[in-house]
Amino acid sequence: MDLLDRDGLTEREFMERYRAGDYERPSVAVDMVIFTITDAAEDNYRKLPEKELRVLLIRRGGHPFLGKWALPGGFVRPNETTEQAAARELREETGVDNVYLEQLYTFSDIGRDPRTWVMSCSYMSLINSGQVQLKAGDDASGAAWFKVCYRLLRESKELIEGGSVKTLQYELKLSSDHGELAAVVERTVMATETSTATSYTIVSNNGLAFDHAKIIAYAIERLRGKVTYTDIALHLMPKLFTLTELQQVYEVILDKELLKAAFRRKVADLVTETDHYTENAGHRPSRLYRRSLEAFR
Amino acid sequence: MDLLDRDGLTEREFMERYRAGDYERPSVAVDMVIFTITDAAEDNYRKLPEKELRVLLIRRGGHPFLGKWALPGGFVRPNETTEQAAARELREETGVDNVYLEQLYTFSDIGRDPRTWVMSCSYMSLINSGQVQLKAGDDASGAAWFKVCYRLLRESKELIEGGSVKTLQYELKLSSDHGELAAVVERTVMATETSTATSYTIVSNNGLAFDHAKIIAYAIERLRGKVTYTDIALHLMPKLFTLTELQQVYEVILDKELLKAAFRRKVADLVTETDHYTENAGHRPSRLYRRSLEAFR
DNA sequence: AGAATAGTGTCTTTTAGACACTATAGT
DNA sequence: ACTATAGTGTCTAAAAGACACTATTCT
Repeated sequence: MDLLDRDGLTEREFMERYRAGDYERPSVAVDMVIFTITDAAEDNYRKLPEKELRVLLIRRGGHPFLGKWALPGGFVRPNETTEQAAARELREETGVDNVYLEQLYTFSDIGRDPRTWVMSCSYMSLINSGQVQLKAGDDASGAAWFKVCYRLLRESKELIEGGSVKTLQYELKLSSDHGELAAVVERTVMATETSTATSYTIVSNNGLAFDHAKIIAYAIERLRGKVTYTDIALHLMPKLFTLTELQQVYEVILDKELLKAAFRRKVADLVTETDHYTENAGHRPSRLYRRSLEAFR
Repeated sequence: MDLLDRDGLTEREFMERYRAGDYERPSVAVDMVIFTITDAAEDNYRKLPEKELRVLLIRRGGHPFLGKWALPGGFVRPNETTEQAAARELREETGVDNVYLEQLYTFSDIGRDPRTWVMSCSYMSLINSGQVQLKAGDDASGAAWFKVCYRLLRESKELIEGGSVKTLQYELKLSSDHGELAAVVERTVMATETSTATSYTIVSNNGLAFDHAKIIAYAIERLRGKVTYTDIALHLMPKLFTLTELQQVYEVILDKELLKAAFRRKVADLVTETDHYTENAGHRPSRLYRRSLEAFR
């Protein structure tokens, strides 16, 4: 039984006559916040190297933002979902496949791309440094892994008529062999009787293209938020790792020291012990673990 | 100092010559999952009415999905952000403004709209039933508030080579004077050595348009997730409410009974007591509270 | 009086935080 | 022997869960 619309058309007839409206459409890009963990250089053979959280950036070779650093990404193509576009960009940029990938947020501020109307559907990906051949110094492609520091700069709260405004300013510092980039991103939470609205603004920006400081800040906050109640951090680890290494990764993400005993209790369900141990460290060997596939959440 | 690109152009020159490529672009729509709370009918004058979680749906008056129920929404217009489009749709649909609004997820499956390439940037909005004149029976506009039931149907876990697959099937039941809609939505979590990927599929669908069953399911899960660690539920409450009412709202969202004493300890920081009390109930009066603007988290 | 809800006290269990102690390969 | 990390035991503090008891208004 075919339903007829107000013009007396069946669905098939309607579809045959349908012409996509010629109103303006936005371009939709995916922008990828790709995180990995690297070891800092360590001279003392006994000491463990510190872990660093790094994000992949690409130096822009053309206008706009020529010479600035941008997140890898590209336009979503017809007959492709945003997830597929994200996976494709990831493969093109880093050669990796089958890794952790999560949609973050769709940014659509007017003028965020000076060329034309572009929305950015952003994704976060977590890869372990063993998977990708670190093309850190790969100057040809203009890609580099930047060390991430993200820290609260200023916090303030103001009571306005009928509500309150909380302002949090975070400093984002990104550093690599190619120099240092810095930005200040502000998160504003406005609460009134009936609503609560959170918005992000870029207060200052030195070296990052587009609104990518905002996207990176958003990704770090998502990562920090999820680290404590999911096994998300385990996607940053190689196949085998020690609990101390895992703890270091939690600490560098959260920018906070954790207590060993409590940490081990907490991650016990997320990992599976193996019979392998580290060797040739200047101290007692450490048992190696792998990510548990049984338990997650 | 003007940087020159590989064609020797300054940024200004580049922009003047820039022509938006004529590759195909998607339409971007916002779809709104608007929740509110209503009271069920109660005959016993002493008993408190049960709370119900409701979502606003619109009956489609044209193809495709003629006669099916869809989320309110519309296309994002040029010179408008998705947030602004969401707020505009909300105002047009319900007349309310300045309410809780949160971006959920951008759905981009191929063929999700049979007409043309349309991505849906979905938003969740929470309004208290006092704010909007419940147009429940408003047949002219074809809008109705559907009572929401969302319940785990089946859970299974399978070990595959190199990983595991967890499948969760949820039943979504929506009911109103206009009848009952039902869908089964499946959440699949596939975990391998290096990745974890979550995907949603509509297993069966009776009465809902497009992929809106998936969007509603996603919204309910977001709401359930946030209810326990934020003050999000308070946006569903009127200005003044009792703690029992608030507990009922938590319970209907979580589909789970809570213990009174523990609940009151937990929400203590989220509410501020007033000097008002309920009157003319068939039992002891209850103190009225309002949402605290000081504390949120 | 009795029904139904309001509100609080307290005991138990679980979880998180703090810290100290023992263990061990490698130079 | 000594260094730096590995790994565990245990005490304390805080949070969550469980349940019982008293309080109060309206019909």
